[in-house]
Amino acid sequence: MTNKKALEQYDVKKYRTPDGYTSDICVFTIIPEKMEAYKPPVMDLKIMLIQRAALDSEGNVNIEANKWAIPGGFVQDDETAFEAAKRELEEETNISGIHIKQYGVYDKPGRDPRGWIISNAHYAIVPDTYLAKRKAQDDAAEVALFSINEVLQLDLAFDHKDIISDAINVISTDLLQTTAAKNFLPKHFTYSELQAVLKTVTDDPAILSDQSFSRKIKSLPFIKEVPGKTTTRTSKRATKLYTFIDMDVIKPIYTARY
Amino acid sequence: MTNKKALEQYDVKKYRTPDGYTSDICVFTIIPEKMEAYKPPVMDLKIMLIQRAALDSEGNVNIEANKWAIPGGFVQDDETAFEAAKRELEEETNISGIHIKQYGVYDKPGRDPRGWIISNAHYAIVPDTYLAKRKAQDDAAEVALFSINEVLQLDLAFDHKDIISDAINVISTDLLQTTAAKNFLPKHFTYSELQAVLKTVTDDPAILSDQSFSRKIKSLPFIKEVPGKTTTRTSKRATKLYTFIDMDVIKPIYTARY
DNA sequence: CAAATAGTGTCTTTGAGACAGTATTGA
DNA sequence: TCAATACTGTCTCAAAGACACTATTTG
Repeated sequence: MTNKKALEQYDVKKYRTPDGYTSDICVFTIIPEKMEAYKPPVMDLKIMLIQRAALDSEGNVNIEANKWAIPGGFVQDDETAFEAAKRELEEETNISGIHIKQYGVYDKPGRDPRGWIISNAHYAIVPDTYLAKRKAQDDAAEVALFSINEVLQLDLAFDHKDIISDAINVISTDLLQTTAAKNFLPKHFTYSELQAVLKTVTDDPAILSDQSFSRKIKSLPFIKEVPGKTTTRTSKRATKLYTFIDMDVIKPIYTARY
Repeated sequence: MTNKKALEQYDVKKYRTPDGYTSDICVFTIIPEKMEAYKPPVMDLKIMLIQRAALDSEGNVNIEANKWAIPGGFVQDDETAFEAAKRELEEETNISGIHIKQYGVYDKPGRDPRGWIISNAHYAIVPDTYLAKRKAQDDAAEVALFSINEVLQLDLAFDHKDIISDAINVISTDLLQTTAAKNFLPKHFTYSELQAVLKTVTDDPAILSDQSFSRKIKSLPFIKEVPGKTTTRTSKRATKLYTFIDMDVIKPIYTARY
């Protein structure tokens, strides 16, 4: 194989190389704003941030100390950034099968004062129950949930304002144009639960209207009714349950109604 | 500022760092399959690849020699990967304002035998006229256009098969769910020209049908008629011209008709 | 005038949206 | 019974899709 000879001659230090490669994760959760019995939920889309410590693990003054930041860390040379994100998130939450999506790279020179550090950004969707548990365990000051309306007002570390802003745009589009909403919902859900998730990112009247949406959900090719099963968690009256069918949905803007 | 003290204490070599950071670009163009006078175009979506040289610039045996590859190169430490992609592409084609979009990162350990090299992948949309010019200039063997149906059968360098495969999926979705098609078209275009672009990535009958599509285009909120202007480049009869209105279009899958 | 492209006229069917009404059940 | 949620009935209007037809121009 000719590659062998080429490798012997290749000088890996010919170019300046990055000083680091990190995997950062915008962790989103939807928490019920008011959770009363027999009430449809009112949801709020939240992002989890950590407050950077004043001192690092070796006792030195930490970079960007005390500011709010996206969780993340350096990628090891035996893993991908996606695997790093998954590993970190599963270690922290103790759950597997979390929905994670890579959505951007942040590599502007000077974005990190420590050097040429490239951040590979992901977003994750985590059920609210796990995050509530985590917040209880840790020091409450270190981890917090912020609503997507208020988070950009915070004093954020590095270029995390840009990273979070992009994450909010991407997840908003994904919730409306893909079946990503299923990751915020139990396997079987009512029309009003799905509606509550979508309401966090849209004002579309066809989604806001109860009657329209409860009719529409029956005709969507990627959602089917769960026959015979009902719940009373959102209403005194038993409510039908639905579930997502696993399929790719691409609806061209050129054939949709406006 | 506390960051100053933190920086003095920070050891940039604490982690193993990547051996390189490259910016790669899948260059797409749509060339008319048959271009006759007074005929609506039949388009074909193509990707431009380069054939890696047998020897590198210093006369050494090149890595992955003779295989087909995506154009790209190492990112310098004073630019972003996006800027690197833009710079390279504009240098090669001598045009500015090319549509470029970052869509993925490739960082699997071992993907490049030279070391830990992270590839930041973009796709670009280039008018066919410029690529035809470039192909004429250079040695014809080094640059070639491949249809998206045949390109994955080639012997491709590194993990470029994955990178190209993802690019094709992303551009297909973007053409249908965003107004990206405008980058393949002149500023003023006929309904059949837009239709020909979309036909390269979809079989939707509402787009394939001439009558349906010529009616539909009038009601799309992001396209408007150019009043008074017509062309005869696709037909003997003068044809109306349309243009894209610059706006974001998000059509939820939950409100579209199926 | 024949052929090819670009439309328009009109019909049927479907669905969206609005409004009103019914169903169910715990407090 | 009342209030709240989850629907269903029915009407109107707009649009999708199909089919036939017209319009325009070059060879």
